[in-house]
Amino acid sequence: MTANSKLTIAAHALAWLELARRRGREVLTSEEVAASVNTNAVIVRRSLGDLQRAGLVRARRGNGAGFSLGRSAAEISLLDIWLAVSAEPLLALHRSEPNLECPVGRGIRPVLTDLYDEATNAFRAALARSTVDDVLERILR
Amino acid sequence: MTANSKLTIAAHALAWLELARRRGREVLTSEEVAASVNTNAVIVRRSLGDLQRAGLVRARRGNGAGFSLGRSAAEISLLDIWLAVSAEPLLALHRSEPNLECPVGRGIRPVLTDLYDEATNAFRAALARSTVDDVLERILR
DNA sequence: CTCAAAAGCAACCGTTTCTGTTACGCCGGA
DNA sequence: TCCGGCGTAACAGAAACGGTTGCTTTTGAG
Repeated sequence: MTANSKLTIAAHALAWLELARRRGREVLTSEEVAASVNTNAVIVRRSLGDLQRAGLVRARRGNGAGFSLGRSAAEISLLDIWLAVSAEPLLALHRSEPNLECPVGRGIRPVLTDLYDEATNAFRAALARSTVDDVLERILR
Repeated sequence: MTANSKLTIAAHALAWLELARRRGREVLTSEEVAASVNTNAVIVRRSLGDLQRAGLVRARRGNGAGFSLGRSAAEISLLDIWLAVSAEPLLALHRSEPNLECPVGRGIRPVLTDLYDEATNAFRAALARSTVDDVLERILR
């Protein structure tokens, strides 16, 4: 599996937006964000586009355009970001249906679905405990 | 990210091995396991090969060979399986180093590493709560 | 009204990972 | 010695991701 750095890119962008805001720059362009993350501006626009659809950032177009936070950095958790940028489940069931003539093949899927949900919920709960504000505070400390 | 079904395949194989054992068949070939999982025997051998390296199953070669559980099904947790088949981290940092001239770029990596570790540990702890025996019991109930 | 800056978006590419498949070497009990 | 079955290499197809280019759309500024 290709490990997923989408959360990293998005969290970095939001932390940078918040730091810029504290310094009096309410809006940053995708180029400016990309310079900090060290990636392409299109990658940033794609990522922030996901966040915009979730209401976490605002995008202004036209001349003098750019991105700004959609709500307070203390009200954006890592879980919010994760849900906005990564719809993929952490664990997948069988790619092709198991053999239904075998008791295990017949009954395993709902069981694993339940257990995978529990693990995923634990993962999400941990992400929900930190916000963009927390991340930035730990960076600056 | 391509969702990972390795845990599913391995857990299915182990549950099937345990059910067969209860029915008096201590050893199953990769073909027999593959028939239940509905995949190729090589996939099963690769998966059970990982589990063997972790001590979760035993593989016998030669005539009349096959796989059997390495220890009691109640002593094999989903976490054990996960660790054996999937060394990949759930979340990755930046692919290329962020801009170190930016305060965020300079400080974000250890912060995210910590937070990702917490989320991953929560995920693992949830997987540790269920065993192959639990899975099989829930299937048969 | 025009211009230009910047987001939005589509089409690629290269890389990686996963599943699947074939083929073959090697082991070991009968 | 035979031969069933594991171990493993090689390869193919699909999917996802990061990256890149180029074009369209929006919109404030002059």
